[in-house]
Amino acid sequence: MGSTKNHIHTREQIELAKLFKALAHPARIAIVENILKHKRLNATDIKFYVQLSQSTISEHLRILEDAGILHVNVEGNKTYYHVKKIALDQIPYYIQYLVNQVDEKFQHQFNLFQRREPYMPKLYGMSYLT
Amino acid sequence: MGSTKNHIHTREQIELAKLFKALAHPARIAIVENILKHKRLNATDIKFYVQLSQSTISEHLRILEDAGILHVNVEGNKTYYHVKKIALDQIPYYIQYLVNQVDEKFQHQFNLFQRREPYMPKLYGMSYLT
DNA sequence: ACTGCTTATCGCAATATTCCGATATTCCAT
DNA sequence: ATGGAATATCGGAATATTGCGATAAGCAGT
Repeated sequence: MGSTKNHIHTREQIELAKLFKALAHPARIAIVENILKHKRLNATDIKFYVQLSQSTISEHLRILEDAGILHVNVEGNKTYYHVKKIALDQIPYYIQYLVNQVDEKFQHQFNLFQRREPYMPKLYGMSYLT
Repeated sequence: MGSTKNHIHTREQIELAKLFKALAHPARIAIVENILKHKRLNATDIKFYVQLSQSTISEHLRILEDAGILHVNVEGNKTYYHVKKIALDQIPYYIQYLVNQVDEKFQHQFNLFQRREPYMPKLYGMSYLT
């Protein structure tokens, strides 16, 4: 037995881990960076910036899309990707929530950014769960 | 050949991926949450909150420590862990840097939190590189 | 219809991760 | 010294990830 024991964790922990996991590979970091820099790219463009085979790029793109980080737009021949900023924004909110829950008294020390929502960060697109 | 091709990526991409990877497991999310909630915990305490075997907990703790997320304090019999907030803080800074580089004109839209340092986020503890 | 370009998917090999029990090891208390 | 409690590490099995080439499928232009 060597597979992750998901049943002992909360839905939020599992979803969050999935979000982090999508960014837990240098190639996918590079892909997100390049798409953001150019606003939108198709897979062939990405292949130019990130030197991996077409099938490997395709797989990384699928993982990023599954995690809700990329939005896909098919235009004829090509498939354009752009980054859903709302998905990336969840991460700072969660980190803040995490750090704040330690000690509410010293909360002001951790006000690195302002809240848009009251307290508990809702995870965007928590739909599927394996 | 199925191993990650690190040589095609930048040092920052690799380090960042490593940081995300450390948080890319629900058990490690749970461990960090519990340590933060209680300020400090030893491995036996964590075993109570996160129902995994002693050796598995120990391995997860090692990964979090390697990533620079946990600080270790041996006190006699027990090993206490606490969370280095500076390591977690890097993540919002990087996300902001990433999102901002898209379009400097619309930078104000993404000012979810204030900067402490000028621009490029320096990764804390970028020492080892596999 | 044919050709070329773009992307998805399959099959597979190499490697990495996750988890556990068993076995040290180290410290504290008796 | 002996025993117990806490933790690290080893060995191994199950599973997951990473990467590639080959193949398939769709669209655009000729």
